[in-house]
Amino acid sequence: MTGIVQKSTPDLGYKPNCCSDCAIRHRAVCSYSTPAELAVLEETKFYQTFEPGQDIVSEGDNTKTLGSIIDGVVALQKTLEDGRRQMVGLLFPSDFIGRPLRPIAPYDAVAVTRVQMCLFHRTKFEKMLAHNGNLERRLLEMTLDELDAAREWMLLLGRKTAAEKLASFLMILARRASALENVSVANGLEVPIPLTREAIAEFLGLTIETVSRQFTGLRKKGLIELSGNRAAKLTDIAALRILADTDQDGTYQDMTA
Amino acid sequence: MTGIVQKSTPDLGYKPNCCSDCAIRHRAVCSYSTPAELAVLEETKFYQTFEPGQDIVSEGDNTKTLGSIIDGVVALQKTLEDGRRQMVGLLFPSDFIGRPLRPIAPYDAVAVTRVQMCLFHRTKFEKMLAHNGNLERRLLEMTLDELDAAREWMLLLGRKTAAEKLASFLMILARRASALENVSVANGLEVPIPLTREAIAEFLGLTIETVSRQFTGLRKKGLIELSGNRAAKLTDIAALRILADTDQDGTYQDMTA
DNA sequence: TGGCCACTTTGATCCAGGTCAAAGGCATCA
DNA sequence: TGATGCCTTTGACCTGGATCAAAGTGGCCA
Repeated sequence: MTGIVQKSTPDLGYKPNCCSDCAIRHRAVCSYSTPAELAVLEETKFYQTFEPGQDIVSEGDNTKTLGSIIDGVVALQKTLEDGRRQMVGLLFPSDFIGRPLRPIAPYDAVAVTRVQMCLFHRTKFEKMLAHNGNLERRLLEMTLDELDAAREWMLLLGRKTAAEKLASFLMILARRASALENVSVANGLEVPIPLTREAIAEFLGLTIETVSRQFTGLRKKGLIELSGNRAAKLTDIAALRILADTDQDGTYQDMTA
Repeated sequence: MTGIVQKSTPDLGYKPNCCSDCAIRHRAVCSYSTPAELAVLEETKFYQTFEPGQDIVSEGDNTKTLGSIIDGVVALQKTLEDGRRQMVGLLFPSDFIGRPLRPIAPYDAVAVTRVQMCLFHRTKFEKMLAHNGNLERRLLEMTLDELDAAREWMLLLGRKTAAEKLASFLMILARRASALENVSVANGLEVPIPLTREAIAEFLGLTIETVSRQFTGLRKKGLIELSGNRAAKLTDIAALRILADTDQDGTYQDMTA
């Protein structure tokens, strides 16, 4: 539908029923909720799976649901009249999709991989927000993180060169991958790339050809090794970090929050 | 200090003492607060004035205060090692500056005009947030608005041409100006431009020369008339709107929230 | 009133990244 | 195992906006 999706993805085989078993329990919007509050959420939540390429919401939609990503990757993107498109958010498990308090979606949300969502009906969720300080507090925290990430991204879009953009992108993935495996970002780190070249281009505000050229550029300079085009091994993290010029000292979130 | 400020600005001559008299009372973070809650805020708030060019916070600062803009314009900006700079937020009266729950500032906040702030000590404010659902709710709402604005801005930075960027910028100012005066955006609207060419360039991810050329371009095409370089009269709103391609139908906020 | 200084405009040239075109790679399926 | 189709890479060329340089413009102060 949008061309940014991967061809195929393995089945998740994951169907939590109970919030306390949930893989994203400790990071999602519900992570501050007490057992009593969880019980209320549990009653109203429902699961839905989206195939790669499927729209989760479309720009202009009057959205009736919102919720958390349990598994998979979701891209938020905005489109100009003539088709130029820019990705404005890249969301991973535990991230929240939807805009409480305003039903009209200002962007498309598209499943990049197969995606499983934990959803709520908008009206019910808004009611819960109003009565549940822990839910609201966590949502505020997550929104502030996303705003910081968006601003980091704006610096990239406005001022970085193509090579710097790609290096920044790889560092973001690296930080994410190392966090998941609980290892530090070090030379030799193998980083899975969950996006096609087209999606990367839409992420970075470039064309697909430029992205491709920059990949080979980094490879020829010895900063990375490519394993197929769904993964990269980072062989010179120090150089990548300098290129990316992420003043990323760990004090704040990476661009994908 | 940063070169984006105006040379001089008139004195405000505005010093509210009591929250109920405050010019931003109905839109700021405190706008949902009850009289009893206001009384608590009133006790802890204090005012501070910043001169044009003065840093309100600097990237990396361990900020001890946060608060609302009562009067003036503030730019948030991020800087790369080699000095390239991108504006990532443009804030007006009633907007909130500061990141609750994380003291390290991820960007500079610079007074563009003379600015009057209503400030709180961070620790006190965070305590109030935790006990005051109305304060928290309004802050969440404002943060969601800013996030939407940031994403609109990302589309501009990533995909629009220089002419489109400037047209978008003018439409933003136009919407703001017309809202203030409570008139509709119509041909002939006189729009004050509170930023220097350099600040506009940092806003749009361009250079100052390109901004200047685009201004004369729009003028020669008859879309605007320039009155000095602190104001523009929009003579062909329809054309500007098409150029800007803001799918701005009033359903959601403009880029500066 | 004139000189200074900061901001802005304009001109000439350059180059990073876009565009257009063609040729790999690689998975799927008959 | 060969055909199909999608994704990716590479090449040749072009152009929008950056860069470098110089000439306006206007406010402020002596």
